[in-house]
Amino acid sequence: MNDLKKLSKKNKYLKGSVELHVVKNKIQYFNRGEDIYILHKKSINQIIDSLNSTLILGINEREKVSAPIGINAKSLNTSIRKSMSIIKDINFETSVINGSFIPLSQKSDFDFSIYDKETNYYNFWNYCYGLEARKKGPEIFEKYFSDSERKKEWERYMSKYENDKYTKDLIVPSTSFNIIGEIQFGNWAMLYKDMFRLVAAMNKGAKIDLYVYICSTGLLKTLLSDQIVYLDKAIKEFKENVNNHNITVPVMIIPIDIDENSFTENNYKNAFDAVHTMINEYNDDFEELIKLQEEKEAYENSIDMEIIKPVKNMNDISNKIDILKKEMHKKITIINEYLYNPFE
DNA sequence: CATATCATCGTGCGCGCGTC
DNA sequence: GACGCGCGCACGATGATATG
Repeated sequence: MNDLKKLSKKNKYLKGSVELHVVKNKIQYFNRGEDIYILHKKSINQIIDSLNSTLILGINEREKVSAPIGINAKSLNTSIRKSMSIIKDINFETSVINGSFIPLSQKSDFDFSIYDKETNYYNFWNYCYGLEARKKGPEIFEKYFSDSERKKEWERYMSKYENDKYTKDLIVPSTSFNIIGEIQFGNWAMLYKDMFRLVAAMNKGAKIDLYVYICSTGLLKTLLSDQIVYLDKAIKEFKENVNNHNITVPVMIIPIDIDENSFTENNYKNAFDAVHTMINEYNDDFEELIKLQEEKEAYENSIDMEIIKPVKNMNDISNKIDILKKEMHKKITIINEYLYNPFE
């Protein structure tokens, strides 16, 4: 009967705007990563440029006295993906299937990828239809190309070749340049998972020219929850796995931080106080509303005349309820303006 | 005592299953 | 076939413990 509910003070994030930037002098390379960067500056700078942006994030309250205000990792993740989506030809959620990159809508091997479609499809074609094609090649093809958009794209690249008639392997040009990457603001154990996936992709024969790993440093690191992957930790773990030759592809770790001036802890503290006060007031209203509705009901049913004594008549109660509801809707609107909404 | 790491808890999301 | 319910998993968040 009520569209209005009591509000919880838990799990509320303030809407916060922060300036994000890549900390260029802390970028870390492994396995000739720097050479790759110099060779493909234009392509890789697209990533860096997209990360230098203004983000709307969820700001949360922490129990920690030393750091009472923090940034919600999930909001950072979502927001960064949004920023990066302006990159030409970027794909999110990409899996490695038989050595080719296939973006899938569900959770997959890598957060994002920028790869050469033609050579990628040549590889896949060879796998399914080429000289040493798998017996079930056509089936495998159907499995991953049921998506009509991707099928159309495939046909565009493959129109020169007919599966049934062309019996050679397609020569895959070696000039292609493929990047796969991870945006990591998860628990540090995710770092191992990421490296494991990378090794798996290497073993599956994926052509990975650069692996880009995006994580936090500086102020951003301290504002995120304690166990979240950060630059120094990522360097340490990658170093170990590069030195022992587990990881042999070029790696570039891109650290990001936020501009100190765009983050004022006290402003958020005050905003939280304000929101809490408003939520309290709203919840008081809610109690009041319940009481009035009970009175109204009692009046309607005329069960207990004692309860309705202080109220003159039915109209009085109804009016009070209407006014209160309007007030409550107003308060909710104001509260929502302060709060972070992940669906916006 | 400050910082790093460990252990554990809490939450939201996707998925399967059943019901209407 | 839309919905809702429960379950398990992955992801964060945080207090506890180790380290130096």
